[in-house]
Amino acid sequence: MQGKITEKRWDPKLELEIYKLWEKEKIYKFNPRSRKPFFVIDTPPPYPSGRPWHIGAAAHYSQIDMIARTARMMGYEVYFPIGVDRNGLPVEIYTEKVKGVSLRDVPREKFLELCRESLDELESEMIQLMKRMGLSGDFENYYRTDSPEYRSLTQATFIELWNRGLIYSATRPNNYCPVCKTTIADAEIEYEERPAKLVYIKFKVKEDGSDLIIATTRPELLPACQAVIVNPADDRYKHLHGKHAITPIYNREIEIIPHPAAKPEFGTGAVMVCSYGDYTDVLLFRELGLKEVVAIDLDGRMTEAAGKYAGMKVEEAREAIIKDLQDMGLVVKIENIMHRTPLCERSKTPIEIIPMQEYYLKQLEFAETLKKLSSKMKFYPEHHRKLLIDWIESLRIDWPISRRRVYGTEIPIWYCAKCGEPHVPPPGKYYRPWAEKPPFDRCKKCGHTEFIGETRTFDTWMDSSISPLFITKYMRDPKFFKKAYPVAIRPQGKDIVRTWLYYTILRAYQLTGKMPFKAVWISGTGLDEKGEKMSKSKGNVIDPYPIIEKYGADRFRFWSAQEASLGEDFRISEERIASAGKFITKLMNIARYVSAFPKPRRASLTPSDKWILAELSAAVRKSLEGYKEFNFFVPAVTIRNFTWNLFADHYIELSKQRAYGRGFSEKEQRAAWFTLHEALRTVLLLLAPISPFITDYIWRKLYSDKSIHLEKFPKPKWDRRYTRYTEELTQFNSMVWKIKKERGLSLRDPIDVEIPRKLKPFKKDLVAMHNITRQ
RNA sequence: GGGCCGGUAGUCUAGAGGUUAUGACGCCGCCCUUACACGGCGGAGGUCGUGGGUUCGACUCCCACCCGGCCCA
Repeated sequence: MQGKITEKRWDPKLELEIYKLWEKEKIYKFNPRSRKPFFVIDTPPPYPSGRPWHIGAAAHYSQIDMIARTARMMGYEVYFPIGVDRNGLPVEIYTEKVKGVSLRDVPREKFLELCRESLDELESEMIQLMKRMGLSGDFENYYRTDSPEYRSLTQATFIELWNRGLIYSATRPNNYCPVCKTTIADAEIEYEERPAKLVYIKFKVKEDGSDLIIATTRPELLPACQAVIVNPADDRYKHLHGKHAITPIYNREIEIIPHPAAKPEFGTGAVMVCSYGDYTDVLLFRELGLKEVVAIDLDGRMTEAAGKYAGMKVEEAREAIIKDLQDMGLVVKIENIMHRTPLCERSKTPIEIIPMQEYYLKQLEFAETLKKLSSKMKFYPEHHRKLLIDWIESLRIDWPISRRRVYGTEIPIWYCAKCGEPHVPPPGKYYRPWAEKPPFDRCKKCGHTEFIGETRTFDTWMDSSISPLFITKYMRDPKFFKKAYPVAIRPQGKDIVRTWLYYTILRAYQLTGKMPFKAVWISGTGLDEKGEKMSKSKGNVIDPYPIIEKYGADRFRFWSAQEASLGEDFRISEERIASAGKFITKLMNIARYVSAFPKPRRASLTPSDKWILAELSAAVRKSLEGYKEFNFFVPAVTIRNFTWNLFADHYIELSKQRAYGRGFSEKEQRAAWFTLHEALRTVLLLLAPISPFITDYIWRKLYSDKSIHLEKFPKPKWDRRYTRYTEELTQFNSMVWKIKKERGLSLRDPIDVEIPRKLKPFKKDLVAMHNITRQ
């Protein structure tokens, strides 16, 4: 422990050795029998979506690790599970691409196996990176959302909700992606401005035979057109209210209805309402009680309802119908416009709204309760609470939970082959109805003995939304569950508030009657240098691996903490990571200097010592305030400012002659030594959650044979009144440096200046520091 | 169209009714002063988005608008 620091730089390779040490010593091991209070982190299980793993995610997980380390240093028994989300569509697409197969051409079992292989490869890269970043999580028992244990819990929770009547099957207009061949939730839709043709079509008014021009981007939906709406205040159409229009080609009679949804300035101000062009159509059909016509099928082709266009793809039908209308002289004009098009988040295909049979989980009736109960959860930062509240308030339909995909948790239902009655098995096992025999002998309704297994899977949020239940061993270990649930904190990005956060509180409430967490921690989004969101399609994704190799996890983590306040978006650029990382070098050299001196147990302090310790205590207090809110920006900036701008620049220089014993008593020298070590020690402890490697390295060299990560946070134990000298002291130093500069003197040269009266207590150090001749 | 966040030096950021607006990167100059040149010291650089208002006083509060981003319809 009388070690000396010899390195001038922090070598990222040291991090590998330190990590091995951590693994060997098992310093982060969770002890379920601990007497300390639990602190359970509902770590987001990342989806292994292929390299490069988003550098923003790397920063995000670094910060989640800081939460775990903060809680440990606050004295909690921290359970920091690591999980991997493996269900869902992306791996199917990835597998089809990488393995060169098509979901529809290989047997389901085979395809699932290929998906599993892909996931295993991607997952191991991701786990490796998480370890490289210094995450102190439980890697020995990491969980997978596609494991039989996890999936059986998803199914068990579904079965419970089913038995309680919270699940229903209904035909509803659904967001449907014809390419992915699945319904998708509102949350999975993204919008993009795309070019579209706005076609002005002549309808006839039945009552007076006049023309009514309607502008639409979806002329192929003419067969499903059930009304025309005009704005009630639009004078052009007031005489048509309640009259009828005749649709071209199909010659159907539909009502002209005044409705505020029609915007007078769009097109001609008269809008056709079809099942279903967009979300407004859905609302209007519901509101006006219109009869739905299914014009598009699940392959994205026109149905029989479209007459001669049946069988055509949507785009073909659109072109064909435009041409026919033109031939009939019914097209007035065509404008090229940009149209905000709803797209499938995965395939970027325009979605269709198609009525389909799906399972729903009731959520609307819980909205008010959820809003109320969520007020009991703490939000870091508080203002992001609004993201959740806004989402809850905007809910309009129940949650469609069935998906026509294969790599997901199977919906555990068998249908009677004769009467179609659905049968749900008892909870507790992992069921695969498409592949397995049902656990029933005969239909409870008609007594038939043959069953057909459900082939669909759940929306993956059905799995992800029970993560806090899974990690606390819900339904599996009641004793542990009681102690661990609700969990202490849910850390996550703000981009998935409306999905992961919302669905989790919904499910947790339905199953346990409680909010699943005491606190929610919401971080901002990592953007590229230009402030744009990173995405693979834009090609602006930065691979974190080479960055971390080059600069080390500690520099990367320190950068991440000091780049932006909690909840704010942050831009990611290598240049800024490099420059922020310089602090790590600075710290190394400060430790190198301080390590040259012995560590006295106690000392009788001089005013200079008392001054820097006062500033140290102020920094401790400020940092702890930040840590209490899990806002690592605060300690990072505070520690940096103290350590570099006060301790190194001013105190070390002020005390240097004394520390070397030149012109000072042994007592004064020892006071300098004591103070140097006290400050360094404290800074290391304060920085440990943010940069865990270098702090542990220096700590073990200088202060202990045990890890710094077994320590608690320091307390602000020094009298803070001496901070009143800071301003004057630093300004005086600056002034002397400036004068010497102006006179072309070296900093060592003697100078004749007067020390301000207020700084008299520091006189001896100041004289030695600046070589001041006036006495 | 709605909501949220932001607009402070070339870039990024802190701050918040009251004298000369914080720090970092970059830039310029001097300095290899035995912890550190991934450093030290000094310096240049700003109509604090625009326009109104409140006030003795606004970068800070209010209103409107503009721009950017994210989310939603």
